[in-house]
Amino acid sequence: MAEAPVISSLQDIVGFHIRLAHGAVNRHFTETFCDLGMTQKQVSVLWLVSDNPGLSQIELGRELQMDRATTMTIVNRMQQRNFLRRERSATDGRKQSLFLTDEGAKALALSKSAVAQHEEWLRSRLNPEEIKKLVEMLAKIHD
Amino acid sequence: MAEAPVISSLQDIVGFHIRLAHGAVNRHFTETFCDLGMTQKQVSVLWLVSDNPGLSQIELGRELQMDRATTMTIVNRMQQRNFLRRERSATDGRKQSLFLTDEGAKALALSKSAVAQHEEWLRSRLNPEEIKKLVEMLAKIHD
DNA sequence: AACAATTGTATGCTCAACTAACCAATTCGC
DNA sequence: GCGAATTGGTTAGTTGAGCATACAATTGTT
Repeated sequence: MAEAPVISSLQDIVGFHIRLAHGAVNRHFTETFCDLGMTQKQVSVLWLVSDNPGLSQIELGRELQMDRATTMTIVNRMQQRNFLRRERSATDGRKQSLFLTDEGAKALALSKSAVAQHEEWLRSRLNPEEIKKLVEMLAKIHD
Repeated sequence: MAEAPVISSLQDIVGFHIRLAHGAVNRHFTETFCDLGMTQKQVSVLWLVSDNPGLSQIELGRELQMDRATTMTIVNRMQQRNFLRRERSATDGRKQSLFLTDEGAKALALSKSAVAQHEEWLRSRLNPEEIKKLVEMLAKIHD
């Protein structure tokens, strides 16, 4: 027996589609790269610290839109796995300066190639102009 | 002293922007409508059941892209709060048929006006054509 | 009738996000 | 310069969501 198609005005809600897309992206990432043992968020943290050595936790959190407590738990985990190193900032004694360890740099390199594959999957669903436009619109939403 | 701007090639990753946008939308939703005591996901469940009375959990999960276990926990919560009612399906004894209670219908009505306000905030950041295009692209990603 | 697949359920784990409270270092206002 | 306010980091506890696994009941297949 054919299923009755599920129809709902929920389809008109933009936020609904953002949530579904986020879920799909997350799922694809973890399914395909579960052996890495890294979440997208964790990769983002390493990535950002790599591009900005000495970054403080508060700046990291601002960039990734996490509060201090959330930032702590993620940085803690990355430190426990010996991917990140904390140092007291020389210029502001309240801040921590974050740096990648050698091991962290290796993990990031692996992660980046995983992300590249993942991005390819995502981008294959759209054409280049669409991608440009999509990023532009998403930026308007999260800025 | 001016902060060094945080620059990173992470900005070129589409998935990164999707995650940030999702976070922003989530944050705005919960900030503005915390008194409702409902998450977006929970609203989606009530909404979908309202538009499709007798929906089974598996169908609900498929539509919202959740597995059975996740669907369970959310339906359980909605049942505990007396928003949803479970019935054994007449046509298939394995399935549950889900229905809104009167209280659930009221909660949904309130939630819908909250979502409307939330959507207005989201949509105000884009123009109508952009919104159409955005939804179209997000659908390509999550389908 | 025997077997496989589907649906719901229960349990336990992980991750991420948030709050609240607290402390130390810094900056502000006077 | 000094006390007060702010900022950054830390800790602890709570919540929501997602996943894996195992199991029971029902249905479908052969």
